[in-house]
Amino acid sequence: MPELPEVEGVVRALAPKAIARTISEVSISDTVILSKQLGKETIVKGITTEDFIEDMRGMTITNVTRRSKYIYFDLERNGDKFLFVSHLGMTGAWFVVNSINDIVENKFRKHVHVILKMMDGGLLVYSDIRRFGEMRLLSSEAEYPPLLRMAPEPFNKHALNHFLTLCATPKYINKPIKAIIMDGQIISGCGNIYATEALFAMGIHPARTVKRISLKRKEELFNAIVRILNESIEAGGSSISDYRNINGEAGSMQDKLKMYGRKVCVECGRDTRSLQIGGRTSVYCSSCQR
DNA sequence: AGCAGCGTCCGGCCGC
DNA sequence: TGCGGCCGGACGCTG
Repeated sequence: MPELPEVEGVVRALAPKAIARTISEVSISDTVILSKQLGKETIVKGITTEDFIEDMRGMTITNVTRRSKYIYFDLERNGDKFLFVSHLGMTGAWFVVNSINDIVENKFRKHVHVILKMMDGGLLVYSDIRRFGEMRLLSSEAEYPPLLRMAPEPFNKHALNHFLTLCATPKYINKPIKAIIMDGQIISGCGNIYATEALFAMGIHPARTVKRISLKRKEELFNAIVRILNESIEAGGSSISDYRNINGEAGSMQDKLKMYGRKVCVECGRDTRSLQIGGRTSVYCSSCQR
């Protein structure tokens, strides 16, 4: 389940291996081609598979960066600039290999959906077990407005103020804090794992509404989120479910998680509880979090 | 107009 | 062991 730290790990590993290489051919799995023929928007969004294959050909990757949970590939061809955006969904993964057989794990090798063949013969391979990921070839961010609506990066100096300002608006003031943290327009890149951890670290119940948290506590909560995201980046992310970085490696943050996925509270030993907030399962300790 | 709730993309896994 | 139901990022649509 890649969130900001996991995507950061992918980008750091992918960038040096992808920058300055040029795409010669693109291939798409029969599964995706069939789904697209049935009118579905499977992985390759907003474009036909034929156009995608044609339009990606000859593109040189000039940069690879992260924005929220999206990977941004800056592309250039004949002096024209494009933006290729990849979101890993639940189970997406990129591999830099010379052959599909170099992908060691069966489940990833079995679900390869997009192959970018480079001029030098190497491959950038996108695999996605559950096909919840998405990729878009754009002329710029503005071509896909949701990208413009994303909150600032949590590490940006404006991010705290953005969070506090939106928390005070009528639209959000009565919402549960966990739904707020996981809303990408309020805080970027924080999904269920890190929202759960930050709330546990702060002793805040996930269903507590924003208006019942003081300004000081909200600021402390934001700082806790940033601290936990940074801690996870340093640990190489959490390898829960099917996350792997570009080298097929797992991170170690999952060993440091104190609440997510736990049946018993590490602080007080009581059984953890869970409830649905914004349609997502939220685990918490009813004694340590109020 | 604005928003809550649901549908869409799916395979894996759980429990019966 | 077979199989129905649940899970989940994030957008778009509906009522």
